[in-house]
Amino acid sequence: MGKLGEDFFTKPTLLLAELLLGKVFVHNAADGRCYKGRIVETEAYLAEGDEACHAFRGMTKRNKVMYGSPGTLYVYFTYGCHNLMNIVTEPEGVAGAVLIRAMEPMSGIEEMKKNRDIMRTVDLMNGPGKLTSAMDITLEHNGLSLSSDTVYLEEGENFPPSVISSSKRIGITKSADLFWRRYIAGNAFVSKSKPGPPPGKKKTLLES
DNA sequence: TGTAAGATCTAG
DNA sequence: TAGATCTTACAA
Repeated sequence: MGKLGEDFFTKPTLLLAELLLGKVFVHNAADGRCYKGRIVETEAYLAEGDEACHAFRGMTKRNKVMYGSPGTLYVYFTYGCHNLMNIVTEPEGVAGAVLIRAMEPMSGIEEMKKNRDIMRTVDLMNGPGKLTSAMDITLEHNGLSLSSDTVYLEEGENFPPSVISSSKRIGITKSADLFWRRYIAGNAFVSKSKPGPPPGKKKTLLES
């Protein structure tokens, strides 16, 4: 399967949030384990006009990775117990990222179950904090490039635009009205936090 | 230096 | 529905 090059990430954040669906995220861990998962849910975050974005008030020690090269991993810790994983977008100097909210496990499933200490495959990565735990993604991965051999994306099976749905983002209070969440309608591995509107209610970029 | 909030998850 | 648990940002 083809590894995605840096060119892939030089697209607008919202478009990337859709294009990332179906792509395969690969993590070759330091202990020799290899984790693979297909992305089925994303959320876009942009500094401009988006109060929910970490970079809305400018660059800080934490969010400086968001200002880096597109295709960089931005991992941060929140709620005292969860790592969340983003892929940096927009040209260098402009803050933007796509939060990976859910994935469908493809490889290393037994290791993921041990990492999460659960048995049900469908619950392994159906939430942003869950997938980092399953794939052993930590703050050590913050700032890593997706053109490295440790973490990268592979060309997966592209979903038809008709199954890509959009909704408001989840778990935030600021800029909560933006329809910047993208997910695969009906996919069992999408997070269950809140049901979105029926598919097709809002046009996605790929449809229009 | 202290404090409050937070892009979450799980158990009860 | 609340508690876990810790980093960051901001105010004093």
